[in-house]
Amino acid sequence: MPSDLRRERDRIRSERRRQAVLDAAARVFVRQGFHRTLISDIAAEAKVGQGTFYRHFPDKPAVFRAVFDRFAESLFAGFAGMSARLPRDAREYRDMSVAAIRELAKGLERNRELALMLLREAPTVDPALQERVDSLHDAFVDLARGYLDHAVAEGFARPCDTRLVAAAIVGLGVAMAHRWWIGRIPGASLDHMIEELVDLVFHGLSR
Amino acid sequence: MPSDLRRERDRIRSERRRQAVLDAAARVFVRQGFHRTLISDIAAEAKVGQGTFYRHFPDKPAVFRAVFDRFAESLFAGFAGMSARLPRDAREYRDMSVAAIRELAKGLERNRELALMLLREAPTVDPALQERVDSLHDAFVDLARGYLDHAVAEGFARPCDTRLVAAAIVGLGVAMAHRWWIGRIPGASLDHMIEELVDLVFHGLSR
Amino acid sequence: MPSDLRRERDRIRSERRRQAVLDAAARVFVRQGFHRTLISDIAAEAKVGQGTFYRHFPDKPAVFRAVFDRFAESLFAGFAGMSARLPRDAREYRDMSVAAIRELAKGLERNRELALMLLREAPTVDPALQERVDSLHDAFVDLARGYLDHAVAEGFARPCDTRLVAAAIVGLGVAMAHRWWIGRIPGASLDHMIEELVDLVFHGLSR
Amino acid sequence: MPSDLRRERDRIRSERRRQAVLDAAARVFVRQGFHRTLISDIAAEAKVGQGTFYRHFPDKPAVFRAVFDRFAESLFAGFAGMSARLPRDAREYRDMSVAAIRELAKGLERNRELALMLLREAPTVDPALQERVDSLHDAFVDLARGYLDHAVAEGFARPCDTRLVAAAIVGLGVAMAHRWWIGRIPGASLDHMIEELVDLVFHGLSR
DNA sequence: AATGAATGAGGGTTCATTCAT
DNA sequence: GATGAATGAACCCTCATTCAT
Repeated sequence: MPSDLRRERDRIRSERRRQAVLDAAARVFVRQGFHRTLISDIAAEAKVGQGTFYRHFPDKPAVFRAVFDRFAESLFAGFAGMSARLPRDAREYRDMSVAAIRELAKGLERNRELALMLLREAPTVDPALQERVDSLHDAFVDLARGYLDHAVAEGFARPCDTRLVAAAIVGLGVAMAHRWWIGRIPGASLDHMIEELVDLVFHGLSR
Repeated sequence: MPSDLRRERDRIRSERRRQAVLDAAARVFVRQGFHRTLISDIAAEAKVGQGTFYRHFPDKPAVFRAVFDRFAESLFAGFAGMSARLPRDAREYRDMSVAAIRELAKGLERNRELALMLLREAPTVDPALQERVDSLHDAFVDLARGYLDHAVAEGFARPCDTRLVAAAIVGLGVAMAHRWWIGRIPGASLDHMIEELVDLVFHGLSR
Repeated sequence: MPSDLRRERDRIRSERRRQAVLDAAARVFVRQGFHRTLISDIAAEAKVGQGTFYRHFPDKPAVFRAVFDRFAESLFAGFAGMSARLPRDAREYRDMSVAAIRELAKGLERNRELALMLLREAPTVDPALQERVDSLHDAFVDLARGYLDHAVAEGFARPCDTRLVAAAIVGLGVAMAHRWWIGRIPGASLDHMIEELVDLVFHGLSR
Repeated sequence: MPSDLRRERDRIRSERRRQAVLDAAARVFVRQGFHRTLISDIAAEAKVGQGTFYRHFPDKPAVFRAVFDRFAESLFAGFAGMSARLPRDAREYRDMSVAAIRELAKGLERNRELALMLLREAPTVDPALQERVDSLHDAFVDLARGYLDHAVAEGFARPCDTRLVAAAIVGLGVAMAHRWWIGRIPGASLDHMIEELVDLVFHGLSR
C-alpha cells in the first residue's frame, strides 16, 4: 500500500519542519526575547511562510512552551545517567557533588543563552509558563532533597530541615549560574566558583 | 505671567498627580504584568485621562522604570537605619543577621507582590531595566561583602572568597524570598526559614 | 467715570495682545506651514498661555484667516497712494508701470516669506481661504484691466480681450514673483526682470 | 519554495493592487485634499483593509508622492510625441504653438481636477514635494526656452533674455490654466483664450 | 483676564491570524 | 501542504479644546 508509505514520509517531513520552526523560534527568542519577537521573525528565521508556522503551533505562547519543554527535558535527560552510585563518606559525597555540578555546568554552557532567556522570559509569557518554571525548580529541589536525606541518614550531614535546605541549595545554584552567565562574577574560574560554593554548603551541613 | 505662588501650587498639584499615576501603574503592573498592561488601563486605574498619563511619563517603559526606582530607593532607605553597630562576636553576628533579615522581610512583606512583579517583569521590559536589576543585586552583594570582610577580619568567619560567598548569600536570599512569596516553601514559618538559612550560612562559614 | 477709562485701557491692552498673537502666528506659519503648526507653538511664540489664544481666535483657521486678511489689506493700502496720475502716452505708460511694479516689489520684499507662505498654504487651509485667494487675485485683475481699458481707449495699446489679458498679466506677475522669491530665476537683477517682463507685455500689446 | 509561476502571478496581482490603491488615493485627495484625507478613507475607497495600504506604501506622503510622480510622467509622456517638426517661419511657429497647447489642454482636461489638487496640495505636503513641483516647473521652462532659442536663432523672434521669457511664458500658462479650471475666466472659450494668449506672447516677441 | 493642566476623540501604525491560490 | 498577501482589531500617541484656579 503506497499510501501508508506516503503518509509516513509526510509525517516525517512534517516533524522535520516542526523541529526547524522550533529551532528557529528558540534562536529568535534568544536574540530578541519573547515579547519583541514576531511570528514573521520566526517564520523568516525558519525560512518558511507564516502560514506554515500556524500549521505546527497554534500561537506564539505555544511555540515558547515547546521550546521550554524541550529544554527542560534535555536538562533531566542530562541527569538520568548521573545518579549512578551513592557515596559512602562525606569526602566522596563532596567530590561527587563537585563532579556532578561541573558536568551539569558543562552541559548547560552550550545552551547558556537559551537557559538565560527561558529563565528571564518564561514568567512573563503566561501563567502556565510561570507554573512550569516553578515546577521545574521544584523537581530540582526534590532531587536535591533526596540526596540530602540520604546524606543525613548516613550521617554525612547534620540533621536539618532538608526541604528548606534543598530549596536553598537549588536557589543558590540557579542564582549563581545566572550571575555567572551574565558576567557578574568576574575574575573567577568556573571550577573555583563551584568548589567554593560546594565547600560553603558542605561546611554548612557538616556535623 | 503667573505668580510664584500659583506656580508653586501647580508644581505641588502636578507632583501629586504624578504620584497618583505612578501608584496606579504599580497596581496594574502587579495585577497584569508589564506586557499585558495598556496605557489606558493605567489611566483608568488612576482615574485620569490618557493624555494626563503622557503629561507625566513619556511612555510605558518610563513609568515602569519609575516604579522600579521608587521601590529600589525604598529598599535602601530601609537599610540606612539598620547598620548601626558592628557585632563583637560570632554569636552576636548571627543574631544581628537574623534580626536584620527579619526586619527586611517584614518591610518587604507589605510590598511583596510589587517586589515579585519587578523581579519577574523588569528583565523583559528593557535592556536598561535588566541592567538596573543586576546593579541592584550587585549593591546588595557589596553590602553583604562588607559585613563578610569584617567578619573574616575579626576572626568570626573562616577566610574565603568573600566576593563569591557574598554573591551566593544574596542569591540564596533572593531565591528563597521569591519561593517563599509564591508559596513554594510550604509548612514553615518565616522565622524558622530565616533561622535555618542563617544557620546554614554561619555554619558554612565557621572556622 | 473711572470704569470707562478702565474699560478703554482694557480694550487697548486686549487689542495689543491680539496683535501679538497674530504676529506670532504669522511667524510660526512662515516657519512651519499651517499644518505643522500647533496652537501651542503659536502661544509659546507669543509668550502667552494657550487659553489666551482662544480668547482672541476661535481656532487655527481663524487666526490664519486673520493673518491673510491683514496681509491683503496692507497690499491694497500700498496701492492706494500709487494710482495718482494717468499716463499720457505709451512711453509714459511703460515707465509708470515699471515704477509701480518696482515699488510693489520693494514693498513685498520685506514680507516675501509671509507672501510665499500665504500663497502656498492658504488654498489648503479652508475652502473659504481658497475663495479669498482667488478673490484677491481677481481684485488685481480688475485693477489691471482698468489700466488696460484706459490704454486701449487712449490708443496706447491695441484692442484686445482686456479681461483675458489682464488676467494673463497678473498671472504672469504672480508666477514670476513666486519663482523669483524661491530663487528659481538665477542670475538676474530684480530690475532687469521687471523691465524685461514689462517690455514683453508692452511689446505684446503695442499696435 | 514557491514556483516561479506563482511568484510572477503574485507580483502581477500585487502591482494591480498597488495601482488600485494609488487610483483610490488620487480620487480621495482630489475630493478632500491631502490633509483632510485619512488612510482609512483611502483604504475604504480602494475597498481594501487599512493594513493593505501599508503593504504598498509606507505612509500618506509616500502615496501622495506616487500620485504626483505618475501624473508628472504622464505629462511628459504626452509631450514626447509632439515635438516632431520644427517650424520654418513665424506664422507656422504660431500655429504650431496653438496646436500644441490645445493638445496639451485637451489632455489635461481629463485630469484637470487631479492637476489642480496637485498644484494646490503638493507644496504643503513635504519639502520634497515642494522641490518636485518646482523641478517640474523648471523642466517646462527648459523646454520652452529651447523653442524660444530656436525662434530667436531663426529670426522669428526678437533677441531677449530667453530664460526669463521662457519662465514668464510657463508661469503665464500655468496661472491661466489654473484660473480657467477654477472657473475664473468666464465667458470665453478655451480656444479663444489660447489664441489670445499665444498672440499676446508672439506679438510681444515679434521683431 | 490669563494660565496651562487635563481631557479624550481621533488617527496612524502594527501584527496576529486568516485564507485564496 | 505551503505560501504570503490581506485583514482589521488593537493600541499608542497627539493635540485641539476646555476649564478649574
